[in-house]
Amino acid sequence: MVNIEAVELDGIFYALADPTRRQILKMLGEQTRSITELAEPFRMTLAAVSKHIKVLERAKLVKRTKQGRVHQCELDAAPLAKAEECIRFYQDFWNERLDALALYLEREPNAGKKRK
Amino acid sequence: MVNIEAVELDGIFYALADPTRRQILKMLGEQTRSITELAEPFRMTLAAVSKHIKVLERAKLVKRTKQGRVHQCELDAAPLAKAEECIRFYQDFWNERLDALALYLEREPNAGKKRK
DNA sequence: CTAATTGTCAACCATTTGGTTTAATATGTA
DNA sequence: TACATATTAAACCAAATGGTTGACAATTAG
Repeated sequence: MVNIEAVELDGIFYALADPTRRQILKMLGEQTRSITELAEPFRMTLAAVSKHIKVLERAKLVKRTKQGRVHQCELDAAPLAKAEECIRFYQDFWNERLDALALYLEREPNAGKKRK
Repeated sequence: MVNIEAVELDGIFYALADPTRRQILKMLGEQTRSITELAEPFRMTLAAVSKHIKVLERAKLVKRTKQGRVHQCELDAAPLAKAEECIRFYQDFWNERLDALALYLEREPNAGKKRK
């Protein structure tokens, strides 16, 4: 029994865990670009960038459309909503715990102090 | 010239890209737990879970305090703010682009149609 | 003191990753 | 046709990843 949602998150977070891929996303935020254009700022081969883009495609963060021999890449930020939701989940739980702790300390003024 | 901020993001997203580690974070959202307690739900050795926890510590998402022989782990969701901010960045740019496109299509009603 | 418990460490292993190089495919241009 | 351009594919490589096992250290319990 594998969690589909989880597998998606794996791919999205994995895609985001690399600075090259994050920069590619940034570039695509401005405008659609070809593979060669995307590769231009990096000190690595086109083939390497091509692989990075495939990772982003697997995570569904990038959509590709072929126009003749050039592949135009487009950002699709929609899947990021899942990642954000996931992160929020941890933050929310964490904040609740902190609130509960603060309340506890307020009611038991000596709770945090060391015993003699 | 390495970007410090970027290195942090690498670690955070990398930590989040594994379902075991995400589940550990979830467990720690509820309450502080020991390594053994954290390992209990998983079908892997304690040593493996121990490694996962170290990854979370490197990303500063988990803080450890030793009480006798048991290591209590605590969630620190604060660094997640950076990850969220990063994600929001892509989303914002993306939304702007979509808005611009919508505006363009509104002004040029024939823009999207094929030429004869 | 002797067990048992909690956890890490080091060595090992198969697989994946991020990169390279070289060749191949597909499309456009002279 | 021949050549250049845009991109992928395949083979390869070193390093990192996710897991195991067995030995070790530290703490607690009997």
